[in-house]
Amino acid sequence: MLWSKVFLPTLKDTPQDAEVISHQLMLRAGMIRKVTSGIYNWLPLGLRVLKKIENIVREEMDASGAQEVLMPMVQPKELWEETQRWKKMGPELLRIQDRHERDFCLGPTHEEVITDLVRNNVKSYKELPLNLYQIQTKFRDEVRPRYGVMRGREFLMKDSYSFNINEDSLNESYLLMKETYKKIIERLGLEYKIVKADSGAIGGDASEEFHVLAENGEDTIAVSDSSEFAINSELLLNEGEDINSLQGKPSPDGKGTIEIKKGIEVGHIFQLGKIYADAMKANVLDNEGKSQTLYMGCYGIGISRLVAAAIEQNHDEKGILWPEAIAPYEVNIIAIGFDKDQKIAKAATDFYNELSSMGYEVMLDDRKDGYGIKMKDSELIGVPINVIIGRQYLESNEIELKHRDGLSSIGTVEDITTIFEHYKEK
RNA sequence: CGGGGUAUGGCGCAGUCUGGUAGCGCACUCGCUUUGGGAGCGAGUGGUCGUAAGUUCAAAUCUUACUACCCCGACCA
Repeated sequence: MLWSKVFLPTLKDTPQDAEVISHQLMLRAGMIRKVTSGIYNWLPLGLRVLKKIENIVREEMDASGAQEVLMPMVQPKELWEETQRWKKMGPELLRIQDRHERDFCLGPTHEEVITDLVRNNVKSYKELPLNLYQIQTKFRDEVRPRYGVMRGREFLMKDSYSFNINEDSLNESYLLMKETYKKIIERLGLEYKIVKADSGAIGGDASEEFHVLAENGEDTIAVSDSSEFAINSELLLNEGEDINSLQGKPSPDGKGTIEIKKGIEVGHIFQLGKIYADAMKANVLDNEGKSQTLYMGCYGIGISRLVAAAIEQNHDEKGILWPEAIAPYEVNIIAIGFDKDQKIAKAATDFYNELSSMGYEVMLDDRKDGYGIKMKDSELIGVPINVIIGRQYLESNEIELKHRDGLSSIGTVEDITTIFEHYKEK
């Protein structure tokens, strides 16, 4: 992609209404623009990252045996009355009417719709377990949207729902999702903790949250420095303890000591049990021909929130430091004097074509600006590897390979090409 | 919904107290010179000063109402 052709409006100044670093950087890097409070446009650069995360989630969900569906955003009031949630939900449920004055809502979650789908189409235990997921825009009319896409009103989420014949099967589905979520966040390249959580308003039994660790996280969690143990402060506070008093104490699981960390909740898995299936009469026949209420689990990952969380965890004073798996581009070629020197332009274009044919996602900065602007922009948007082609190429045929984290090396085009070949082999 | 704050060109801001008809930096357009860390000179484009009403000879500025947005809190993936 040529930089001069991409719709990539970067900003030198930090917009005044952005408080947290991920929001500031997403605006400055031209990833998003606000439409209204808590609702954003995704620009090409931001969308690339969003899609990369979405695809990793999709691949791992598919690998787990879950199947993708797509449910409607607009949902009829009748379904929500079956579970009493039309009343319970309050103003966070955005309600609308059609031309016939029938009531609908914009889906903040999809338990009702999916349970309706399954009760109408699944009749036997032989069709279970079943795990259906979708990647879709949700709408929750938050009391106070904030921090950009971290807590938007409209956001992209992967939600899935498992249907099981009994508790053991539900537990298996739950554990499979837990493993799947670990794989997903590890592939994204993010540091995280799994936290025992209050199952809250959705109700049900077991529930765990996946937190990406970041200084600006909204949640305070107590984690062990040498095991998986982690717990949300909300749970401790219920028991009358102050979370900060735990710092440095031995972990309850006997491994290591407790550290207090800030986390961003990016995933949440629940064992719902029978509550929704009971309310909506979702039954199947078991192997004795008796009608059984379904057990359900639900599993959410905030895709758009992950974009912000990744930035909160990976940035420096210059801009974003994308983990390789979700960087919008892998390589940026900075051609100094592209418009004035044909040798530079040719070398840069040839190199661009070479890397592209090797399978790299590459950007070529062909703008008329100087090194400073190009480098600052590249560092801002966080491309992991830069290749600089400039005066040095004219003088000694050498170009520079510069990593976003600072390491750099200089060599001929052939040398650098070889390095890229090695990267691809890994 | 309680508390606090902001609203002037795409972004960042000054001007408001003390009313006189809008300005600075960056960005953008054109020309020339530049090009290894956000270049220089020259010439330009762009704003009903959030909205409405009021006071006044005159309102970005004073008054009133409203709206939007941001932050803290309660709530939540």
